[in-house]
Amino acid sequence: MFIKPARTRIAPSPTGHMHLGTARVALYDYLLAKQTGGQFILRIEDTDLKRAVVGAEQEIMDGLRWLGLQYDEGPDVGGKYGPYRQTERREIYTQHAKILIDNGSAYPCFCTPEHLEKVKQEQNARKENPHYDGTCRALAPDEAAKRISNGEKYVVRFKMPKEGITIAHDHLRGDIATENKQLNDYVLLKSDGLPTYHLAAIVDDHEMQITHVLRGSEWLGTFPLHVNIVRAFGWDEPTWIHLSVFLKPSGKGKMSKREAAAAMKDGHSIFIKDMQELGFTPEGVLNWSALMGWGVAEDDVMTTAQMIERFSIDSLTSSPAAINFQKLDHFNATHIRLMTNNDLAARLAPYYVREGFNVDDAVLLKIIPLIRERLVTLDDCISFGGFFFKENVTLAPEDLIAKGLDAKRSAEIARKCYEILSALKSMDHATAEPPMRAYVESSGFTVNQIFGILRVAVTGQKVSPPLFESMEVIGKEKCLQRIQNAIEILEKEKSL
RNA sequence: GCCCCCAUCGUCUAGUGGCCCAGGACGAAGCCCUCUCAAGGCUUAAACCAGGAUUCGAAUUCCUGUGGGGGCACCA
Repeated sequence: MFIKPARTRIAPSPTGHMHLGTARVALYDYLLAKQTGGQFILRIEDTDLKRAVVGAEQEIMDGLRWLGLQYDEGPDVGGKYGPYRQTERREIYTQHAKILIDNGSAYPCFCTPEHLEKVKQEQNARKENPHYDGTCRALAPDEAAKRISNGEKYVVRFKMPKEGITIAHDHLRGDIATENKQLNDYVLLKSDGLPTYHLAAIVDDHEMQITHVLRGSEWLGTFPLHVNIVRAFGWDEPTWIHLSVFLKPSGKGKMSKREAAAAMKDGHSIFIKDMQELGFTPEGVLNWSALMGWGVAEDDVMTTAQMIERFSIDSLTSSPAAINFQKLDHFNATHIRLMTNNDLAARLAPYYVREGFNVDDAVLLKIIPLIRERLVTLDDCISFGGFFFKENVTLAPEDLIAKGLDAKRSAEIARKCYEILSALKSMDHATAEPPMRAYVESSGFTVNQIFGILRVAVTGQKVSPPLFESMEVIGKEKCLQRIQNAIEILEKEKSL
């Protein structure tokens, strides 16, 4: 069966941090393009000069690359439909605005912001729906042309039909009928000469031959407008797909600054850059976000390749989805367990470096099997395996005293451990574990008591990877040194 | 206020008139394994918003209500 290659686009505006919503639309765009042998495009919608944030564009490109969603065309990679930054496409929009004016679908408007504000307040006072009052809609073309040549400032507005209904077709929701009188004469071209989203996105999607427009459902309100603009140009419509929005974890409303801060405190975030720093993997983030809005019956752990294979715009869902960070943890941990040792090692190393550890590659490779199934995020490698790279560990006396025992008895146990281990030829777990087990048997103490003291002495923590495997990596000399240190601490504690 | 969208376990979802006393996943609970913590295995609890209509038969179709979400800018 021949499938027409899809051309899809992610069109973010560089006004802040790249967030989950953008990543998820980009993912679906990417999957659809790859699956059909088409292209995935990045277009920067930077027409709002006032809200522009320095560095935001770079963050988007970095985020997309980090996720592995490499675009085929974009500002920094080029492409034959460029430029891919809307501020560099001014003339295109001016020309298209003119086309609409000439064919009677749009008109210049000279109303001042003050006039507009006044109209709005009057309408509010009368409990009317706010809408443009149409002052300039009736202006004669030559009159308008004169005022323009006089240098008067103006915008271009779309001449929305006052009667009838517009039927817009969304791939997920079917036909959506809206009475035209509900719509406004929206501004297409601003007085600074730059287009609004309504003009820019429609023109670009056509010029760039986009076949499927995937965007957030916040665009549903102006969807009929967009359809009218496309028709005013006489163009074919792309397949429109309005994705559901994300709700905050409680399911009540959108994610706010407050919730974002709360999530961050909990080690989560809706910002891609944060996720990277918090130790989440692209695989985990992608798999997780893919499933919020895409109904997969079973076997929902997927790599990007598997997603490309299984993706279908028909199985996208249209209801809002509450963000569930616990599920992110799950997918992240699952994908960590799926990685090869070498891959995981390469990803963990930066986190150790960030903490100031000297990373010995041989040691790192050895500890991977010990810690991998304990990692939820990559940076958990610090808490689970930081001690492997330390010269000395700092011990809390209270941690060294085993449950049900006092400092004196604990010190005795530590001394006995030292005695047994120092007599061994190596610290291989196969060598060290049997004599220690034998000691436990004969001592009358429990496994937890004895191994617990040893664990804290050697690793400095109450929770660690398997004891003897860990000791093997640390080595005999360092282990004994640390146990000696523990004995001294317990002796001191005893005398208090 | 007006317009639009949505409605299955706590959450993400499967389900397109009989395969459904509703399946999977996260989370929760219990058991097993166990040197801590995990991982793993097994098990349990947990849902079709309400009311009408169509039909031999409805989670699935249609109305109404209710609830939730989104939008009403020279922002995207």
